[in-house]
Amino acid sequence: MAQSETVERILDAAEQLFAEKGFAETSLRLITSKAGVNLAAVNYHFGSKKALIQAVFSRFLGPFCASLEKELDRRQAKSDTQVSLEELLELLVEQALAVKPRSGNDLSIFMRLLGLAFSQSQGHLRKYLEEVYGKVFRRYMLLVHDAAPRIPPLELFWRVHFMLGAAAFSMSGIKALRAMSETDFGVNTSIEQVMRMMVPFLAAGMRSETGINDPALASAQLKPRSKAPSAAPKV
Amino acid sequence: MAQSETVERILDAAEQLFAEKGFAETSLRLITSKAGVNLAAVNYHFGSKKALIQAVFSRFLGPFCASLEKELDRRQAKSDTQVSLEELLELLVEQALAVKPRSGNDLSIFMRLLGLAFSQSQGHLRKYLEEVYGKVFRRYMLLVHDAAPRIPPLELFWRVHFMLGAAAFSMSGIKALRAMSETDFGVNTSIEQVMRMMVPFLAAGMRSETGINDPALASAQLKPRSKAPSAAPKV
DNA sequence: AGTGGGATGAAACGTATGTTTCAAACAAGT
DNA sequence: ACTTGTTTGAAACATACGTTTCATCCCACT
Repeated sequence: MAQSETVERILDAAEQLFAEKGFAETSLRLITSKAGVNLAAVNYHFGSKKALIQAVFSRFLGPFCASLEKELDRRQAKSDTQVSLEELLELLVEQALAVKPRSGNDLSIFMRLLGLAFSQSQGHLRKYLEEVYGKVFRRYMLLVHDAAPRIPPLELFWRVHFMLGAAAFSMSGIKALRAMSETDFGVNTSIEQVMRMMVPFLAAGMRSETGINDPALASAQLKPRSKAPSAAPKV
Repeated sequence: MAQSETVERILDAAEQLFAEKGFAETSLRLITSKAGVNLAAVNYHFGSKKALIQAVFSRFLGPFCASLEKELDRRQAKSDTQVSLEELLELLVEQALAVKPRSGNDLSIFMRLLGLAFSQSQGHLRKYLEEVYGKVFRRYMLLVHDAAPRIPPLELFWRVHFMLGAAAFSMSGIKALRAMSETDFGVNTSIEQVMRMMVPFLAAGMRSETGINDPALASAQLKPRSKAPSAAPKV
């Protein structure tokens, strides 16, 4: 049986177009024509547009989570000393930079898709990502919690999303932003430089004094998960 | 001429549905049926769906920017002492909380729309907002620069976008995030509480030590704008 | 060489969308 | 009361979408 490259070409085109225009605004016809394949190929290989969207995410989130988890194993095995916040952040940066095997697939697409996954109201995507990648995310969250034990858990929850937002937003618009900074400052900032600027910014925010003055919020604790592991922070 | 309430009802319904589902995912038929008006009313009163989207933004962003500008005037007139970063951030929060005149219009809708304005790739919206509200934004940016003079201009540029990202991202997904925090922590976080959590986080990030180690980047200065004031941070 | 099953291509289907049309209803001015 | 201009209502229009169909092609296997 001929293992066709059609699947890959569809994924490549879809990934790029989704990142560029969003999910609802990207039609299958646009994807297939950019990929140079027949319109029916999407439904043949993936079943539906929804499934295609999920496949796009799996293709980059799978390796990313796998390599992240491996790295977490490695660090926890080596020494049981706590990992610092900066280390945890750098870890994400390293993993993100490492998982960049395909050509023409720069980091900005990766981040822009992540941002879309949260902001677009595609319910199925949320559930899918939660089911498949929630575990790794929660493990990472625990490490963050250990690295910043003074912060109330609820606030930590929100701060992680502030971090995600800063990253996803900056990276999703990074093309335009880099052009802007180039014309305004005369120097070209690389993606990696931007990410390295982000680390101290986020770490400092993470360490800042609490903004909670409601004692009920300050004392809220993570509830033990009941039976179905359904609703949880996702990536 | 009978000043109809049709326009208002359409705007109310559209605002709510846009915030809930996004722009592309909300059809005119859904809007008009929720508003209890005829389908043709949208094109009659607004001209097109795009124009309706812009009208929805103008209705809340107009008062917001106006009141923000007035407040900036007030503070700059009262004393020429520099405003602190926290004050600048709190200012935004106060204005957002203040502009809430209509009933059934809670802050989450307001913020979610703002988040969508950034994350959705509606090109026309970006341009529209830039043209109409860009001036206020740039004025605000200058104040931020004065409040954090130690930061290299280029890094400040990026940090402002980190801030924007954290805010826009968190707010654009705030509904789902709140639900998540509710099931995980058993308490309901209000939008205002989230915003107040964001202030110290962002302020600390803004004040953190530089992440730039390239001297060329650290010394980059803002070039004077030439002729056309085209590329600039946008609202 | 022949055959069978997975992959492709061209076309159609059914549905939903934004927009337009045009007649009817309405309000206000004289 | 009649006219005028604005607003509504119901229907149609044109288009775009996701999906399905089916004939055709291609390659591996006997």
